[in-house]
Amino acid sequence: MNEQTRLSWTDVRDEIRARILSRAYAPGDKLPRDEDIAQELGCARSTVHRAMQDLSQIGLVERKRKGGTHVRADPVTRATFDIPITRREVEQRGSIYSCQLISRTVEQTPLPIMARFGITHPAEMLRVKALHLADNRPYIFEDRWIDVGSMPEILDVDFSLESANEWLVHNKPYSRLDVRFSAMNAEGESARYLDTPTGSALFVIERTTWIGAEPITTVQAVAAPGYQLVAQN
Amino acid sequence: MNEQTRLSWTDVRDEIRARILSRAYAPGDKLPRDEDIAQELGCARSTVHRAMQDLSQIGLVERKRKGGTHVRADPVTRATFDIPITRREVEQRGSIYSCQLISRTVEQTPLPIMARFGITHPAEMLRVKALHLADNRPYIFEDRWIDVGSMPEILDVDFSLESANEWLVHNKPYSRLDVRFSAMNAEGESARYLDTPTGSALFVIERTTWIGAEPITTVQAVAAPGYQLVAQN
DNA sequence: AAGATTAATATGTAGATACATAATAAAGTC
DNA sequence: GACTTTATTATGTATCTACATATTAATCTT
Repeated sequence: MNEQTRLSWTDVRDEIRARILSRAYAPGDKLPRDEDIAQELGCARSTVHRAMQDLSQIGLVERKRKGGTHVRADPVTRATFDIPITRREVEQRGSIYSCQLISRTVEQTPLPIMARFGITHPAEMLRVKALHLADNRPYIFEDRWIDVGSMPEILDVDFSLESANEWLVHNKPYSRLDVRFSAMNAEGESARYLDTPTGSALFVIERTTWIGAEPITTVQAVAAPGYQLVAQN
Repeated sequence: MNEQTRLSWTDVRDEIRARILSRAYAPGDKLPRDEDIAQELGCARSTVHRAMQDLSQIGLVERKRKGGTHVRADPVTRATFDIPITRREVEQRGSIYSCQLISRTVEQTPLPIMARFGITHPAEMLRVKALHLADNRPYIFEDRWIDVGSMPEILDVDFSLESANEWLVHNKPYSRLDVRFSAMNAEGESARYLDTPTGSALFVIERTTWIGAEPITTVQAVAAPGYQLVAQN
C-alpha cells in the first residue's frame, strides 16, 4: 500500500468531514478558503472544490460566493430511501412475487386526488387497485389513479400481465415527484386485502408524479403489518 | 437572456435526463461515450463527466469503467428526507415548541437494543424518555438509549433545559447512521403520552448512530397521529 | 451621513492535458 | 480448447488556467 499517492476529492471530503465530526470545525464555524485547505492538504483547489460540493449536497456545510464555507449550524439527519418496483423489492427479499388485479375503473377524480395532483378541475382518470403478494401472502395494497388524457394507450394495457406499477415505471417517466410516508389504521379494503384485523397499524407510501405540470399518476401504497423502510447508507 | 452561453454541467445533466425521461435513451440502453456526448453537445468531456457523476448518484444511470454508461434497467424512486431536530421541525410549522422529560434511568441494554447497535454484550446505558410538544399538544414521544461509556459527560446534562435530542446533535457527532421508518399501534406509554386511544396508527422513526463501531445513541421516535414525512425535491 | 459606485474576494464553472484504473477484447501459449 | 498474457478502451482523477458571478468591503458622491 503506497501512502504517497495523491489525494482524491473523496479523500479530501472524508478528511473535512472527519474534522467536522470531531468538532475541529464546529457547527456554525467558517472553514478556511478552498485554496488554503488545498495548500494545507497538498492538492489543487479544484479537488477541494469537488469535495466541498459533495459536503454541501450532503447537507454538512453551506457555501456562499465570497461568503465562504460554513459548517451547518443545525445539522439535519439526511437519509436517502430507494423505493424500487414492488416486484424487485419482493424478489430481493428472496420471496416469490405475484400480483392480483382487484379493480379497474374510469372515475372522476374526487377532491383529495385533485389536491394531490394540484389540479383545480376534476378529470376522468383510470383507477386501478391491485394487491402485490410475496410468497402468496399480501404484501402491498395499492390504490392508483392514472391520467388517461396524456396516455390513452394505458386503456389497452392488460394489468393482469404486468402491474400498473411496472408498466408505468417502464413506459412513463416523470419529471416531478412527491413522496410522503405516514401511518394509518387498517380498515375496509386495506384490512380485507392485506388480511389483517381492522385497526392494525399500516405503513403508507404516497407517491405522485408529473411531467412538467401534467399529472401522470398517484398511488397510495399500503404495506402489510411489519413493513419497514430502511435508509441507504 | 443570452442563449449563446456555454453549457454548464447541470445543463448537460438536465439534457441527458430529459433524453432518458423521453425514452430517447431507454432503460437498459447503453449511452454514448462521454467524449461523443461532449462532442455532440459542444462541450468538454469533463463537463459531461460531472453531469454523469450526478446522474449516477441520483440513480438514473450506472457507470462502469470500460463498460460504459447504461440507463438503469429498473429505475428506483430515490427520495431524500431531512429529519431535523424536533424543536426546529415544530418551529418551522409555526408552532411553539416545548419538551417534557419523562424519565431518566441507567439500565442494562436488553436484546432488541443490543441488536440495533450490533453489539453482543449488554452495556449500561442511559435511557431517556421525553415528550416533544407543539403548541402544548403531544407531537413526538421518544425513547432513547445513550451509551455512557464513550461520553460520561452526558450524566451531568440537565435534560429539562435541553432535550437529549438537541444535546446530542450539538455535542456528539456520528460517523454511521441507520434510519428506518415503520408503523405501530399506540399502546401503553405511547398512547398515554401522545394522548391518543390505544390502537391508533402511529408513525415510527428509528435512528441509531455510531462513531466508527462504537454505539452513540438509538432512538425510537413515535409521532402523534396524522404525522406525515415529506421528501425533499 | 445616506446612497451610489467601484474594487476586492471567495466560490462556481469550463476547458485542456495527462495519467490512473478497471473491465473487456484480442492475441499468444501450452 | 483452456489458460495466460497483453493490448485496448471508457470512465475516474488531478491539476492548471482562465474567466464568471455573487457578495461583501471600500470608496466616492451629494
